[in-house]
Amino acid sequence: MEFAALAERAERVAAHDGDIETTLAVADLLADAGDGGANHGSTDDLPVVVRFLLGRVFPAHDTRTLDVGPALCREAIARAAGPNVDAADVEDRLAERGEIGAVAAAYDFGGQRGLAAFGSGRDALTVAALDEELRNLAAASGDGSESRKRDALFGLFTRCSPSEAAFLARLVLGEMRLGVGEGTVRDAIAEAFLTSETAHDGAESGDDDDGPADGDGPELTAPDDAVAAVERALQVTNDYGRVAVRARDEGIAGLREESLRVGRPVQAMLAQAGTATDALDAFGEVAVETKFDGARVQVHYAPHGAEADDGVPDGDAPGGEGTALGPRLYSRNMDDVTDALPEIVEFVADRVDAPVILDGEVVAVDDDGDPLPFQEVLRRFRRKHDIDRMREAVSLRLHAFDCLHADGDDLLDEPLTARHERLHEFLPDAAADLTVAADTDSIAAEERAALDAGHEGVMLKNPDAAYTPGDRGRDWLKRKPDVETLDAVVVGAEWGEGRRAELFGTFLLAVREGDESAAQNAGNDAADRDAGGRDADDPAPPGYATVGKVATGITDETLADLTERLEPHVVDETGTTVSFDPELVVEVGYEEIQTSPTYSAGYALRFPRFVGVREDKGVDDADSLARVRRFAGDD
DNA sequence: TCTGGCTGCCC
DNA sequence: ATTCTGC
DNA sequence: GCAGAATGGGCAGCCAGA
Repeated sequence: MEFAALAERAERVAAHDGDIETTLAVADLLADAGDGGANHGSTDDLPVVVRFLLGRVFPAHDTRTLDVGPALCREAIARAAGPNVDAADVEDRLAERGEIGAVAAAYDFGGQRGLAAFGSGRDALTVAALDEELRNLAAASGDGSESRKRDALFGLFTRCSPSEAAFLARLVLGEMRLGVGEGTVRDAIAEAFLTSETAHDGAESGDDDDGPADGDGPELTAPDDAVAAVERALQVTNDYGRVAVRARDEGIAGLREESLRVGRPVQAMLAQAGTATDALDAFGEVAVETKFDGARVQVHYAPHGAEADDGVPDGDAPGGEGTALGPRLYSRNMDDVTDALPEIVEFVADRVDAPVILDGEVVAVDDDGDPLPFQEVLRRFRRKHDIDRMREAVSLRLHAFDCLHADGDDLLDEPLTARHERLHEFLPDAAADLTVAADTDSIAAEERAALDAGHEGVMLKNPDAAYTPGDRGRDWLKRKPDVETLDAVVVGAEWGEGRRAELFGTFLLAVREGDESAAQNAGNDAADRDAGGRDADDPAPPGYATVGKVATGITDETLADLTERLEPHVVDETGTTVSFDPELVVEVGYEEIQTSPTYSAGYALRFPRFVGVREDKGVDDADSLARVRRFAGDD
């Protein structure tokens, strides 16, 4: 498949509104991409197209990364755009247009305009060639690798038509902005390959109660069990490309051969926010657990070799007897984090004596076993160097709360209470307490106990619910204390992207500093010597200390209003960043105040969200650094 | 050899 | 992570 | 209610350049 064709079809997909139309357009595209390989006898483009649509070059479980971010991308675009363009020009345009793809498309790269779009350009890119180039790029490391990446990306942009350039820029940054996410692709795979017309396996249970056909619009025709088969295969493989191919080539039956395997991480089950009342109303009885402030881990362990997956033939393993596998630990996004957490590995290996897949949370604890701030976990979690030294400095502990596989039994479809019993059977030392409660008072008591012990809150789970990987459903609710609030002064902003292209997307916040103590902010030659008038190190005006930014919690309407109100107060503008004279006070909600190496206050808000403008407050009434310090518990 | 910028990935 | 928005 | 988009702070790893 020509890359130009993919880029143009993607544009058309993005133009659709309506889930069904979008899904159908994606399904068409997948069907065509799947054809290409057969017809042209070339490589199979389907898995690549699927991943590209989701803004990925590698599947989620793959450890490889491009290591190309906005900065490198801007430089490559600037070089491809010619000698008169530099990265700063690109950034200025980004501030205007608000989206890197549009910026890339607006430049004229090497006079390829139009040619490649019709596939007649001599060195027109194919999807397969682009994929390979990007894989090569990802493999670069060591001295000079950064400039080799820049060169490679520059070369690619040089060969791009406008729509290709837009696609490429978004792809390397992983932000396709097509309105196509995992759910859409899942439905589209079923629609493309598993409808009654397209399905390969005739043995399909024909539930065609699906076609009422009373609407006048287009409809999806894939049967529910086809969508379910795609979904389950995705949950256990985490590879959209592989699942698409399997759906096309082997149909529903092929998808159903994909199942749990010890050593292959599963998507984590996620939770929504909710209250005790929500939980009681929905579940009747509620399973209450502590919500730990740590990092999610999935433990895979096959001490003597895993059993063959129950009855399902494993295509590529001959004997059925799996090989032994030492404990492996995976993060929520299925990164392998085993090496960073040796004490967890030892802990599991010492106690478990059967193949298992466990779900849990790793937390940092002090000498008394009390929980430490999340930042301490971060110092350990993905570390590669000085692991032994840091092991001395920060102790980690595993709290396991679920069991997906135990000694040959897949437990995904078992109720939570049954899974928890198996968990307890295999790892009693680390199994998190699970209390069943039937009224708000006992839930409140659990919550108080968890908070008093220094934890984040409680999880409220449906005791009868299955484990649904990747699902952020209503069977697991998380309950945290109500947000605290700070009245901060807006001292800066950044122009937004995408749908916020014309608006400020982020606001820089500060508190009053001075009077009491100005230990932090020493001399700062306001003028510095930079003719451009840039701020020096600290973007806060005299008398203020920055404490973070807010960007969420703002409706589009309020955002437009804020932009209008603040724009006249801009005193400095650099790229996408502006600063203001202190003028406006906003109320900002947050979860916690944490120490910060980034902001001049020395503190920052965790999970900041906009609550409202304090019309009643002038800047002199805004909260002070002393108050922040008090709230942080650092008196 | 140190530091700063960038990137990816935890929440 | 949180939040808003369109379907 | 869901999926998608647009955004937050902080840490380690890695590379480039002083």
